[in-house]
Amino acid sequence: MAGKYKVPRGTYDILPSESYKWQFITQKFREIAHLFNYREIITPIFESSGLFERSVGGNSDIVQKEMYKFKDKKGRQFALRPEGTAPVVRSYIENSLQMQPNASKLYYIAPMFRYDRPQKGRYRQFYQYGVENIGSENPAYDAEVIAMGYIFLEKLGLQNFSLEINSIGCSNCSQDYDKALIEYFSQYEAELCKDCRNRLQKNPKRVLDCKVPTCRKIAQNAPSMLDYLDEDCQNHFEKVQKYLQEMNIPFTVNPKIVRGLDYYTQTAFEFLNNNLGAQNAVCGGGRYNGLFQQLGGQNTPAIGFAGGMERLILSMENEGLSFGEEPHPQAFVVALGDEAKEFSLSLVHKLRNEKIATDTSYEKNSLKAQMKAADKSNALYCLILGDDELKTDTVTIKNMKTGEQKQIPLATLVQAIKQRTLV
RNA sequence: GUGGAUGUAGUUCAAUGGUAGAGCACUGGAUUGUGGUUCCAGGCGUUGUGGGUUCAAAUCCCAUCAUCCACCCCA
Repeated sequence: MAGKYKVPRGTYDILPSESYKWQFITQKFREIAHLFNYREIITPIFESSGLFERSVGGNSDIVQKEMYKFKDKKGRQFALRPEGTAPVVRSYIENSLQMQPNASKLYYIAPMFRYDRPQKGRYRQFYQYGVENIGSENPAYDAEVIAMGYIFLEKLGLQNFSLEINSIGCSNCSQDYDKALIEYFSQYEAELCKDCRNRLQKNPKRVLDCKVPTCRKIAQNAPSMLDYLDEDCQNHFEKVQKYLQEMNIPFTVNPKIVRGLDYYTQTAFEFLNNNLGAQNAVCGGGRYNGLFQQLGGQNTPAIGFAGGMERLILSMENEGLSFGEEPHPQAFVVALGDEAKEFSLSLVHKLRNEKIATDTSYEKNSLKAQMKAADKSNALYCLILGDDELKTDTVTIKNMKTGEQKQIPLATLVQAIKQRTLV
């Protein structure tokens, strides 16, 4: 039965058969976040467009082509948030969180919106989990944030992922480096692809990760960012690496990592999974020391990361990992005859009050149909109520896995289920 | 935004211009109170949508929408 309406392009429904996976992952993420003493922040789904134009960067693809913008009835210009960091920073500044205790470590799990062409692992509404560590430029926090991402993926059981890190320097080193890149690539301008010739002036670092073979070849001998770091940035980057080594977190330095959002400085990193096709970044982040000032706040260094739920789930499915058990009732009540049916209503209610997850079918009458329903519900126990049981104030309890069953006094039912469930 | 592939039942797929079908799933049943196995029965699907060609279109053509893949971008 095809209905009249369909989900908007690039969006999708998370159906009951999938939603428990979401719950499993978000619960794990919260656990890890709390383990590191991060606390949740929840910001609105839309913000003033200017927030993103100023933070993500007016020239970035995200702002230029991918933002869902709209005006409200008073003509105010808003955008559905395309990413999570800028809103957190906005909120931090607006609420003077630097004055509040325990507000420097924040996490979120929230939908983001980008008007991209949909593809595997790429959607127009997608979910990100992320953290922000605000207020310090100590490289220990860089290492801590990276460690958090690493432990999260590891705890989920992922095997096939790698960590790549880089330092893109502060604005000083970055300018020098851009100059050097332009100088280098200009020699080969004629051989570069059309896109890269364009990138060369606007954002020369982008040429480094072009996939066209000839550009790739030229990029191989391009000057490395690492040679252009000033002393501070170099020290910082070395410490990050040292701390990661001390925590036994494996990584490779990839000087070609470029971040698409303008606000990044110094440390940049990505967790990659090779089974995802073109959309292989499971999680990415970096330091953004300049962002607070750009948004009108005090000079406040910070570092964070964000990861995509959809890609994480794809990776886990690829590796055949468990998402925990699907929720199911503990007990399913089967009632035979009108009298028992009526009685089952209060029995079910009583069990639920006792925190025993219980279901029944008021619709089905035959024992067989009800047993089938009990089976499908994946309930641990089936509770059978018939004439015999009603007469003697008992109930037959059946273990659906082993097939064992026993007739017990109604008065002892709750206790019996609780004891058995614990085993 | 660019290029390519694909759209048939809930789902996976058949049907190459001549009556739309199968496996799985789903629902019911196989005499007196027992599920998972087995057997039987149950589908009026605008063949994504809209046009066109033809005596005749799921099938050929055009458009449109959607999905997938790649570019791009990034989570």
